[in-house]
Amino acid sequence: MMTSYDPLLEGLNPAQREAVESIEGPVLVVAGPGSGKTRVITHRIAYLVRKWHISPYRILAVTFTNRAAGEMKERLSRLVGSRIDRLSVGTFHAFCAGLLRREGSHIGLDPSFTIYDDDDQVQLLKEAMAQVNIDSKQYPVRAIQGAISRSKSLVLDAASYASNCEGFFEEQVSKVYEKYDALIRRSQALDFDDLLLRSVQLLSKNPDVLERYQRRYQHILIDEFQDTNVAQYMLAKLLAGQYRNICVVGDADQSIYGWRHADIRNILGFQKDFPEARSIVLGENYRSTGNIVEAAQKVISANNLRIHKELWTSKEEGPPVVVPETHDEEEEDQFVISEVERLGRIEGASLGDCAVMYRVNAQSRALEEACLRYGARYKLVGGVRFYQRKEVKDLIAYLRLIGNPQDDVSLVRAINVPRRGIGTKSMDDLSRWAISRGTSLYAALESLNGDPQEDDSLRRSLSSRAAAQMTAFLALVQELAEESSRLDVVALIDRVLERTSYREYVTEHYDLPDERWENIMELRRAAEEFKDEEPPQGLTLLLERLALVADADNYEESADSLTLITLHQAKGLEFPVVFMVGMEEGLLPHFRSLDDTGQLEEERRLCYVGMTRAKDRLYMLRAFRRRFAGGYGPSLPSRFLQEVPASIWEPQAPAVPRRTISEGVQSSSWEPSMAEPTGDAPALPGLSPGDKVRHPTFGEGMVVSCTPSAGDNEVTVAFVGTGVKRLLQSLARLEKLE
DNA sequence: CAGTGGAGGCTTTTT
DNA sequence: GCCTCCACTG
Repeated sequence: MMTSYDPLLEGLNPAQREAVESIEGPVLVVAGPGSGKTRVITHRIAYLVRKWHISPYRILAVTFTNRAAGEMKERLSRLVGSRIDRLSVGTFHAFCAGLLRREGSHIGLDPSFTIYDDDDQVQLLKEAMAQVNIDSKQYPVRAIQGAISRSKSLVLDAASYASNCEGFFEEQVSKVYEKYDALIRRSQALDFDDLLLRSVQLLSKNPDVLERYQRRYQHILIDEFQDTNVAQYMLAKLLAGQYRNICVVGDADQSIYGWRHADIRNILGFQKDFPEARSIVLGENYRSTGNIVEAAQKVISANNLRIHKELWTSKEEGPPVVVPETHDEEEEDQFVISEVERLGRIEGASLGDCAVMYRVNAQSRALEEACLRYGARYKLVGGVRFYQRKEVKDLIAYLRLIGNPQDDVSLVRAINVPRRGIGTKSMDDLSRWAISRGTSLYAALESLNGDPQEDDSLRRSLSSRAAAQMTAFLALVQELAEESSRLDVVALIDRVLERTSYREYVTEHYDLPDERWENIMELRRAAEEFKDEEPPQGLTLLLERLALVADADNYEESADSLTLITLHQAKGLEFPVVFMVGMEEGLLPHFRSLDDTGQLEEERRLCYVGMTRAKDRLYMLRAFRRRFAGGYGPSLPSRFLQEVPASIWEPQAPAVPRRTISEGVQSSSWEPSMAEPTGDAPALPGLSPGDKVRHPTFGEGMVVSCTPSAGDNEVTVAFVGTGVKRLLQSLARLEKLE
C-alpha cells in the first residue's frame, strides 16, 4: 500500500500504524494503558473515510461510556470535519435504543417505549415480588435484580430462564422474572438489559432487518471490548456477520466491570468466532514515567488469571511512587491538599493537573470537606446522579407519563406529586383493579370515567374524595398529553411545572428547595437542545437522553480545580498528578471481594487502572485508622502496596507529625520516615492569633491559631456567623485586616 | 392521609 | 455514619 506519506499515519509507531491500516477483516487490538488507543481508533476511522472514501454512514463505533463517545466525535471532527456527523458513535445502549425505536414493531414493541433505570427497575421488582408472594426481606430485591440482570446479559429471557433454572432460589427468581417481565411489557418499558436483549432477539429473529444493518455497517469498531457482556458481543457479532470488518480494542488487564457481567471471555470468543483475526499489541506507554509504569506493571503481574503482557515506556524514570501514611482520613485528605499546594508552588502544577481517586463514593465526602475547609476549588465527578434526584425524577415521571401513559412506575410516582390525598388504601384499590383485569394503572383510572353501566367497581370501592382526586389527576395527564402534541418540550415542561404548582411543592416539602429548583431548571436547560424537534419527538429524545446519559455535567477538564473521582470513572482519563486514597485492605481491595479470587483480581485491575492514570507523579495513600460504616477502626495497608517494588517506592510520614501511632494498630512492614523538614519557608504574610482576617466566602473572622505545616501555614479562624474553620493560608485567599 | 420520628439496614463500581 | 423504610401520631 502506498501509505507512507499519509499524514494520518505520521507519528504512529509500527503497531499503531498496523492497527490503523488493517482495515479489512477482523482485528483484535490489545491496547495497554497510555498506548495511544484513542489515537489509533480515531485515526483508523479517519483513515477509512479519507483514504478509502468509506462513507461515515457505513461505520459504527461503539464505546462504553457517553464520555468516550463524545470525545471520539470531537477528535474525529478535527480530523475529518463535519462529514463525520453521519457516523454512528455511541454506547451499546444508545445504539440499541435507536434500533428498537426504528425497528421495534417487528417484535411488537411500541416505538414510544420508556427506558427504566435501576431505580424504576427496583420499584417494579418490588411490585412483582409482592404479586407472586415473595418476601422482599427474605430475598433482597438487589439479589433478585442481579440474577435477572445476569440472565438477560446472557440473552436468557424469562421463558428460557424458567426452563433452565435449578434450585429453590432460582425458582423464586424465575417466578419474579416472569411477573416482572409481564409488568414491564404492560408498561411499555424496557430496562437497560432489555435494550440489549431485545435487540439481539430482534436481529436474530428478523433476517431481513439484520441484513439491512449488516449491509449498512461495513466497518465496526468496539472500544473497551473487555467490558462487553455476552449480549453485547452477540450483537456485535450479528452486525459484523456480513463484512466481518470488525475491530475490537481492549485490554483484559483493565477489565473492571465483571460485576456488570462484562465477560473477558469475549476476547477468547472473538478469536474463535473470527479465527482469521489479526492480533496487534500496543505495549508502549506514552503516558507515564518509568517508575509509574514499572510499579503498575508489578502490581498487575500479581494476577494469576492473566495473559502475560509487557508494558514499557521510553520516558524517564521520574520521581518515585510516594506512599504517604497518615494517622486518619482527615490527615490523609489534608496531605493531599497541602501536597497539591506544594506542587503548585514549586513546580507550577495547577489544581487541574491533579486528581484524587478513590474506591467508593463515600470517600468523596471527606475530601470535599477538606477542599472546602482549605479553600481548594474542586470538581466532583459522579456522585448522586443528576437524574436520580427526587425532584428531577418527579418531573421526569410526568414527562414519561405524558409520552407513555401505560408506564405504571411513573404513574405511581406522579400521582401524589403534589400531594393529592391519594393514600395507601386508594392506591391498593386501584392496583387491585388493574391486576384483576390485567390492565395498566392508567387504564384503571380511565375506568372511573367510563360508562357506569359497565364496570364501576373501582369507583364504588374508592371514597368519593379519592375518586375525585384520581379523576382530576387523570384529566391533568390527558390535558398535558394533548398539549404535548402541540408544544415543544421546553414549553411542555413549563406547563407541567405550572399545572402542578411544582415550585410551591418543592418549597413546602423538600429540604434545600432552591437547590432542587435549580436542578429542575437544569433539566429544563437540557431540554432546550430538543426544543426545535417536532413536538412529540422532542419529548422522546429528551427522555432517552435522560435515561442513557448518566451525568448531566459531563466531565470537563478545568484548569483550576482538583478532580475528585472514583477509580472506575477514572478509566480512560489521565492526569499529571494522581492521588489514590484509601489504599487499605477492605477498601481496595474492597471487603466484598476478599473471599473470591476472581473478584480480588478485578480489584487489582482496578488498582492498576488507577495507577496508570498518572503521568508524572503517583501517590498511594493509606491511613492507620479510618471511619467506616459507623465504625472507626485500625486498617491494614492494601496488599497491592506491597506489590510495588521498594526501590521505586518512597514511604512518607504525615506532613504534620502526630503523637505516636496508637497501640492496636498492626505495625507495617516499613518504617515510616519523618517528612523532611521543610527548608523553604513560605513567602506568606505572617498571621498570628488575634489577627482579624477576611475570607471571600466565609467573611470576617479572627485567627485562633497558626501551625506551620509542610511549608505552609495551617490557620484556624473563627468566622463571624460561619464558625471555626481550618484553612491553609496559601490556598484560602485570606486578607489581613487592620 | 401526611409528616415525623425511630429503628433498622446497609454499605461498589454504571449503561 | 448515612439513608431508607416503616410505624405511629396528629
